[in-house]
Parts: sequence; structure tokens; C-alpha cells
Amino acid sequence: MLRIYNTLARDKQDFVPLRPGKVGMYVCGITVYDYCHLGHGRMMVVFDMVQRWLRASGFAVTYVRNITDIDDKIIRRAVENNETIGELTGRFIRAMDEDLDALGVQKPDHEPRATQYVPQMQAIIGALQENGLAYQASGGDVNYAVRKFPAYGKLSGKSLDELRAGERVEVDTGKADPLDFVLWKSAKEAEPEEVKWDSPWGRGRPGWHIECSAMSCALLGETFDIHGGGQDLQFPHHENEIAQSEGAMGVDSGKRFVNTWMHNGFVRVDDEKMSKSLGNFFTLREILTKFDAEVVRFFLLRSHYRSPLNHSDAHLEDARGALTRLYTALKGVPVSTSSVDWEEPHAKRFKAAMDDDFGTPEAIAVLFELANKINRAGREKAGQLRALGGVLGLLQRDAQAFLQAGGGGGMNEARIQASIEARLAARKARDFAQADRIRAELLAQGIVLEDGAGGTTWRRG
RNA sequence: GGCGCGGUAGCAAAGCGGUUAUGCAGAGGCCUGCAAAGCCUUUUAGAGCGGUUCGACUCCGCUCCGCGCCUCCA
Repeated sequence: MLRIYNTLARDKQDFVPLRPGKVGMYVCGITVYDYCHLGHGRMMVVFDMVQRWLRASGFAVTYVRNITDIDDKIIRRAVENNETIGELTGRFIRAMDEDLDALGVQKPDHEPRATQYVPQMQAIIGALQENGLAYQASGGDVNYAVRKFPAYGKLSGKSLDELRAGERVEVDTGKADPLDFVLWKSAKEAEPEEVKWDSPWGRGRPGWHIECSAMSCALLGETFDIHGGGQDLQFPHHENEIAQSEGAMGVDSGKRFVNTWMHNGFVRVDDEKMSKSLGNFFTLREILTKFDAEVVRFFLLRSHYRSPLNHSDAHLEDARGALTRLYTALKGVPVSTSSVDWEEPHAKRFKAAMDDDFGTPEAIAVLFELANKINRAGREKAGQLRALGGVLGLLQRDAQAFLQAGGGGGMNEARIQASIEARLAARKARDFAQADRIRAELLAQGIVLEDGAGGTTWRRG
């Protein structure tokens, strides 16, 4: 039985889908005005892992991950760059696809873009207005009347009165309550035509929060199983989604928006949250110039998805060494598409770990025990190791290809092979001084030689 | 100020009320011409103070420290 930590309950709960065997899952994707950083990468890999595990468990999953392609930052950036919104967002969506593809993140079943769901957003806003939860302010913006939604705060554990005690509430004329948030922003003269839609409330564009309510409802229905996102979206974004979606269905309808809320932990740098505003972020593409993408994925999955994760080159190096051990156990094992034997003891422990709120660290520990068994007792379990790794999106490459990835410093394959031959000749002649000299030269280039039963092989060190 | 999360061995990181986490690093051994890899053995834990218990790293309380949210943010 799969158990998931539900933020709404602040506890692990048995996962029971609305419809047997089927799971609807929505995850807040990113706002595409810049390159993805490692924090985005973690969120993407975490929910990719969740999605994979649900499927491996036999569920028919509908996975929706949106793209926010309209918002203040996008507009500002496009104007700065003197390009259209579409050009800017198209560029960064392509970059995101490249980065995620490298990390082994599978495509969601649906990847809706906010700009394609404006009519659905308007419909929800209309319903909210009918239900007395939305009002148009003097400036033209349509706001959500937070005080009218009794359950406001149930996800984040905050009460409106406590929130109001917080100092940083900007005084926005037109809002009935400072905590009310915008559903529909009335158009501003200076903004490009591209971001203006007609609506019953005048020309304008949707607020940020309404996008996810509309897209999730359109693709998964009014109520669905799992909603995920980064911890920083818990408040106010997800709280507002609940207010919108449940408010539109009718506060008294008893209908629920989402059953299970999942939030992944942050990536940190020097014990501080990695973020754009702090300027301490590392983009995926810069990390991927230094580290193999699978090493990055392995690094992200080696800690629990809800724990904070510190990023540093040393930690990535550590992950590389660990993943190298797993691949070393697969040396000489052909890449095959063997499936998992779930009756096998290691697989049972792997499954138990994953079923306990996606315990990837322990699942990966089982992989190492499997590697040890292979090194000790032979290759029978190699297919099992590869197949279990595959459940996490790992260990699918040829072992040699992984071990030699990144090249051999300044040396090409032919030169390395020539050196290995030369060393072999020296060894045969029992000229060990010469043989050791050649090995040292290669090592200086980051190439490690290993004399095995089947001959000498090399890997990057 | 309000709400929440966490403090595990040299580093990273898990589970668990009583039995080896796991990876890297360290020590000894096997293997090797010597190494590397691998295998075997092994040293370093659970912030502090109380409480519950036959027994606590694991449950409860307090203290100290760190982090996050309360504003856009994965």
C-alpha cells in the first residue's frame, strides 16, 4: 500500500485514488522567462519519479504539468529584449525541454500553456462572482474576496488574522481586504496587445493563481488525486487554488479540489534557499557542462524529496563516485530491457521503500546492496539492478559508456587505446617501470586503467 | 511577531522503540608485478536537559542552534 505525505493532513496517509486504478496528477510547472535552475530541476525530477512509481505500481496515470507563459515577469522581460511574448516563451520552453530531456524527465501526458486556457479561467471567475466570492474593484481588476471563503488557510495552516498581523502587506487601493488576490488584471496601456484578452470585466489578462485552477479542472476534472509543486507554492499559490476551485464549485457543495497535496523541498546553496531573488542559483545548463546529467538526477534522488538538499560541486562529485560504483557492477552486462522481478527480495525492499512516501534514498541503498551481491556472487542479479534503476530513471546506459563519458581529458579514444597497447607490451616485456610511467601519464589526463580478467579497460577518474 | 520544518558518525544521507542503513573518506587484509576495481574485516553517530519505557537516535516536554513560509518564487 502506497503511503504519501499529504501536506493538507500534515501526515502520511494511505493513497486511495478517486477511481480505482487511475490517478490524476497536476504539478505546477514553471514560468518561462529564463533558464531553469537546479531548484526547478529538482521539482521536475521529483515528480517525474512520483509519476514513474505510480505507473510502476500499476496505476493508469494522467500527469499534467503546466507552463505559465503569461505573467508580469514575462511581459517585462520581453519588452526589455524587444521581442514578442511568444518568441521569449518559445525560446525558454525549448531550453527547458532540452534540460529536462537530459535529466531523463519524461514528458507529462498534458503540458497546457496558460494562454490556451483563458476562456476556462474566465468561466471560473464568472462562477466565483456568481457565488459572491469575487468582485470587480474600482480600477477594473477582479479580486477574490478571501474573507468570504471560510476554509482559507487550511493548506498552509495560516489564519487570515495571523496573516494580517504580518507587516509586509502592501496597501493596494481597490482591494476589500489586503489579502485579496487578483483573478483578472485589467489591461494597461503600455502592455503589448499580445497580452490582452476580452472579458466580461473588460480587456485584460488572468492573474497567476487562476491559471492552475482552470488548467487542472479542464484536464483532470473538478476533483483529482494529487497536486504537487515546490514548497514555496504552498502559500499563497496553492491556498488560492483551493479557494478558487472549491469556491467555484460552491462552498456548500462539499466538493473537494484535491485529495493529496505534495510539496518538494528546496535546493539550497550554503544553507540558503536557491532562488532568483537571492542570486545564488545555478542553471541546469551550467551544471550540465560540468556533470553528467545522470549524475545530477542521481544526486537529486539520493535525498528524500521533502528534505532540503544542499548543492555544491563536492556533493555532485560524491554522487558521481557513488553512481560509478553502480555502473561498475554492470560492466560487461549488455543493455537489455529486462523487467523487474518483484518477487525477488531486493525488489521487495525497494518497493517497500518507495511505497513509504517515495523513499528513494532507501530504494537506492537497496541498489547498492544489489551491486554488492553482483560483485560478490556473479551477474545473475544484474538485470534486476538495471531494471530497478530504470524505475527511477537510472542505470539505463551501457556501463562502459557511462564510465567513459566526459571523455579522456585531452586524449581521444585512439590515443588511449594506443597507450594501453604500449603498456601491455611493456608489461609483457616485464618493463614495469615503463608500464607504470604510461599508466601515470594517462592518470594525469584523468584516465584510470583497470587490469581485469578480460584485459585492460579505462574509465574517467 | 505568527505558522511550519529540521539538528544523525570526517562528508553526504535514510529507516527504525531493542538486531549492519547506504555511498564517499580512514584503517587492516585478500587479489595484483605494483596499482585500480572488487571482496572481507574494521574505526568515527544521533545538539543539550528532563520524562515515558524492561529498553529511545527513534515517543513526549523544555532549551539551544539552523532553515523555510507569511511578497514574485520549484
